[in-house]
Amino acid sequence: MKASIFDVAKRAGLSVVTVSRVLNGAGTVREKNRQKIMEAIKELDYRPSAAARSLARGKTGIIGLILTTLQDSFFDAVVKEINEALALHGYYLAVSVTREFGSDEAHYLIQEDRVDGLILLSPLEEGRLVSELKKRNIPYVIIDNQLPENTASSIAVDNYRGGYEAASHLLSLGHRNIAHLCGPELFLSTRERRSGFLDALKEAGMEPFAVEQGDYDIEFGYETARKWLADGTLPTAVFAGDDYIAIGFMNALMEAGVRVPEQLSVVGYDDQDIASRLRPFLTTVRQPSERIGLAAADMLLRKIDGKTKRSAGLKLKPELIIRQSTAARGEAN
Amino acid sequence: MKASIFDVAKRAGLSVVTVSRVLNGAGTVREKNRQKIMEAIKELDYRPSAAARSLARGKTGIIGLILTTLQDSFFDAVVKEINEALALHGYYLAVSVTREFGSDEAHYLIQEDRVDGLILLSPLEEGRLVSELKKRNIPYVIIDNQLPENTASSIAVDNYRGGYEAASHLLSLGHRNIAHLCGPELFLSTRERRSGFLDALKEAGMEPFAVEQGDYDIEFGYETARKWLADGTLPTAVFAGDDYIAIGFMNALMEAGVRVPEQLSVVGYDDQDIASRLRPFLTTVRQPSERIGLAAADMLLRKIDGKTKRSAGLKLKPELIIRQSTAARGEAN
DNA sequence: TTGAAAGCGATACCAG
DNA sequence: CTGGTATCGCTTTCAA
Repeated sequence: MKASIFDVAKRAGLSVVTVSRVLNGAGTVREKNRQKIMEAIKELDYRPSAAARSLARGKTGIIGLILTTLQDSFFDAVVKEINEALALHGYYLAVSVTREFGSDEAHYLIQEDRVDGLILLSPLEEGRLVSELKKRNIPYVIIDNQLPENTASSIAVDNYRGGYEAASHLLSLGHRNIAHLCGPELFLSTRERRSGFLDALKEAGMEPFAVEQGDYDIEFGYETARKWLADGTLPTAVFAGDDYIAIGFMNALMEAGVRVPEQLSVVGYDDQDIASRLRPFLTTVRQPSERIGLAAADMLLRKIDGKTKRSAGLKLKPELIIRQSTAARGEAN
Repeated sequence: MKASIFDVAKRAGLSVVTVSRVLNGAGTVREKNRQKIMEAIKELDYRPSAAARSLARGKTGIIGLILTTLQDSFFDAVVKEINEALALHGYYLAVSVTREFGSDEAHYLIQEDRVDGLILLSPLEEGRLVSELKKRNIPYVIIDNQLPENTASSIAVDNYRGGYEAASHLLSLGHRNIAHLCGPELFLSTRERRSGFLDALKEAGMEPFAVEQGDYDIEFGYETARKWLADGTLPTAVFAGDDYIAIGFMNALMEAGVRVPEQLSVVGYDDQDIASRLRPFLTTVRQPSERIGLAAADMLLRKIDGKTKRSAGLKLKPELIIRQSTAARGEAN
């Protein structure tokens, strides 16, 4: 039988109340008694029951985090950051991998009040879940919201700016034939990055070489490159909607013997781990995972404490990381 | 104020006991009353409290899963499989990302009985955690155990066989100068894969071209290739300890203009997502993620139900996936 | 079939 | 500083 707080109290010759006080670090306990209780706890190998505590306190000490995939280095970094930030405040993180949020069934984390708050990490379709959370009055924060109306409780990265900077970088290197490979229209990030890109070109009085649309994956980049290669007409620079598209694009070029960045410059987006490990190391736009994680944890904690008046969403600046895949336009092209 | 079971009972004009019965699907409730209660539940938007339930029942309905990184497509597949398998039995999965298991502090999931069971996915150092689990009598299953003594409650893939098959494949293609790039000695998988590789060669009466050791990453593969390239002496085939090493190796070859598989064949291990997306598509050894996930869930559930006599560990067969990176030894080499 | 009452293991308020 | 007691919300006997 597992030891309960009563066993500890009995063994220490004190009341459960006092034991509870020690457990919760209340200062109002005579040191001598504290010692006795600590000893009893150790001897019985006692651990308080999370369920009982939650019931009595009305909170669980757990923050839920919902994400859609476990193969993303950006997620990895953000989650680790959040983990630490929350631990500092006595909260633990429970991650749940879910792609779809079933018809009218809510997610189990919110279903039965298993968490004190929720973080949605780049949700695919946040609409239903968010309305459920609002209805149940569960504090939440969205990282990278897709719906504009959810900006108020979200941490986002300025995708417009990211696209703008990527283009500016290429422009400043002297490129005049720049293409953009964007992701699915469905994503807010796709549209914003593209706008930024296009605006930068427009300001420079330039038309894009092309703007192609496809999935955020290697295949799209690869196929597009193959197509252009077959046509025999390449841009001198490409801004890919994300690193995978960029990698696929470069993969095709390498295969065909076209050299990056000598003959063609490539910029990616996200700074996935692999982007800085595969040659040529990719120039890319990084989302500040540390700051995002920290901000998300902070914002959520504030919401939980109810200290927030009208919380405003946060928009962070991305950072252009210049590596090997971009270079000044050569005379050749 | 949130509705409790009492509110539902009152509203339905029945007792909490009956409500509880309906909640738990007991058949012994008059259909008419069932209806009434269901209605009351809907009207009040009532949800049972997980904490209260856990406390009363003595179990949480949650299975914990501990892993070390969120950037691994194999983990992703396994976790999704486990998720589904557990859901079928009414359990939910709470994932925790943890690299180290603090000194004498146990992990929060087991600390306060927050879970009914635990799955350790490719733990880095399982020793301390396992002894803690045993002591607390918490059912657990390890996927890919590192310590031989933990095999009894683990699901593992036959790494020896994987190494053996990779080598056999290369051998059957006529290669005679085969190298192996293995991971850190620390990992059981490293040692097993290498043994399998070496045994296959020995049986064929052959010596390896070389056996190099490094980290499981792109850099190691890349650097090794560069070294050999500089020396001007390459094997005709390479068996890499994992896909990243393979990718790094091929990356260097591509850069140097050495063609895979025409001039050199490469076999990876794990079948990471990217292995089948980057050209040339990698021949690799796949771990059966579906079967692993299913088996892990099954084994754990059995342990929880206490139906297990002396559970024996499970060892699954890996599968060689032949793609584009391997080909018969050309006359040239 | 149904319900009254006794836990489950903590916390919180109020006395002393 | 310490402890009695009610309470959190649900499940589980045990009678009726």
